[in-house]
Amino acid sequence: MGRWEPDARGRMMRAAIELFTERGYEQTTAGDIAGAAGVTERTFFRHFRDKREILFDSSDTMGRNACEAILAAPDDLAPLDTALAGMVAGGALLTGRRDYSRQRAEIIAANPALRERELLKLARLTEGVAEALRARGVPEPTASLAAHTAVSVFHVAFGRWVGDADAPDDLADCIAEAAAVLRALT
Amino acid sequence: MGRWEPDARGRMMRAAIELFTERGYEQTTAGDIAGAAGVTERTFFRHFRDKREILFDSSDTMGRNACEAILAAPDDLAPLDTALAGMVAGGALLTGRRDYSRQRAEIIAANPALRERELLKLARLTEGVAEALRARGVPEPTASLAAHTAVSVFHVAFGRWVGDADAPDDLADCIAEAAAVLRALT
DNA sequence: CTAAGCGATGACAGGCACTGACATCGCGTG
DNA sequence: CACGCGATGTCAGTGCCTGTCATCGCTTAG
Repeated sequence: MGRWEPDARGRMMRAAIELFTERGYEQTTAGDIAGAAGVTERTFFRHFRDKREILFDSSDTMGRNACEAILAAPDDLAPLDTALAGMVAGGALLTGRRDYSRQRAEIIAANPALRERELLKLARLTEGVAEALRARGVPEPTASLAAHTAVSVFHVAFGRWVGDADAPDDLADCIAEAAAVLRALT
Repeated sequence: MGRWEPDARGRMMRAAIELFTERGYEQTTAGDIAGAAGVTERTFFRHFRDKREILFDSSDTMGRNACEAILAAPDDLAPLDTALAGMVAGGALLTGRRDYSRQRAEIIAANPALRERELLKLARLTEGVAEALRARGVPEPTASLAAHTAVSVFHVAFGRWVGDADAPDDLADCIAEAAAVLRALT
């Protein structure tokens, strides 16, 4: 746990989850997390723009993965199916981390400021998906509409995956089920 | 502008818009706003939970008005129409304040933290609308779906109202136009 | 083998957002 | 007129976040 050990970022993220679970988000200072990871508070803020951001690293990588998958999808796939495929691809990086996701979701649900940040991340994800669809030639407003819909489906599916013990083990299955419910609405 | 003049809250809100427009949101401290309104920083935080909140007073009252209107709507009105009527009723308190709304929108658009707060307000509005619909007997998931749709329509219409010089002067007309576009999508 | 270069970190100072505790002011009420 | 009550002022303190500069450890050219 020395100062110059590698993976300071990973150590901080793990320490944060642990401390937030133990004493709560507001009762944990950025300095506490840094200390638990063997670095200083200054290093914390070099890796994360703000205290909340340490919980949303996976959101960013998921967004990147989703966009890549959308751009790489077959040309003849319908816009909504493309966007949903992006959600599945983005969700793949959570495979085998259901417990972690549950813990993280519990922390976020308990704090309004964190829910606010989650909304921002979802909005950014939506915008990224819409942009990727447009890059494939999907016109507006279809692109935005499909993006909104796909992200909503992901949101619902993810919520069930972490909160409902009866939900499928595979997040992709949860997404498929939510998408089926959506189509049944039409 | 003495300390014990009435309407300290209103004075602070007006001073905030002015200062934010002049030097920007981040370059204006809560103490600056309070000082311009003739009160102390402590009084600022007694009236507003945090610095951002001073820009979202109208969001809260709009939510209340919208819910009241939804609960008071005729029984035979369809869920989506009811929700949209709520949006029109909520938007009514902005009548004659288009310039103010424009100024406020510009401030929010220039600052990520403020856009984040706006997303939270929209999410809360959506939840409130959904709850009001449920209170009228609209079942899930229709209530949530109609709420999401209506708030999205409002969001788009409001954006046009403040950003597009060609948009109708009456926000209600903007909402009606956006709703028409939505129905054309189906 | 050594020294220079470079990215990551530490150390320190400081500003601003926000809070708790207590004193004070102005106003309505008995 | 005394009293209570709500709004405000005052002060001290914590935590988030940033700028600046020194330092560390690894890499690479010589």
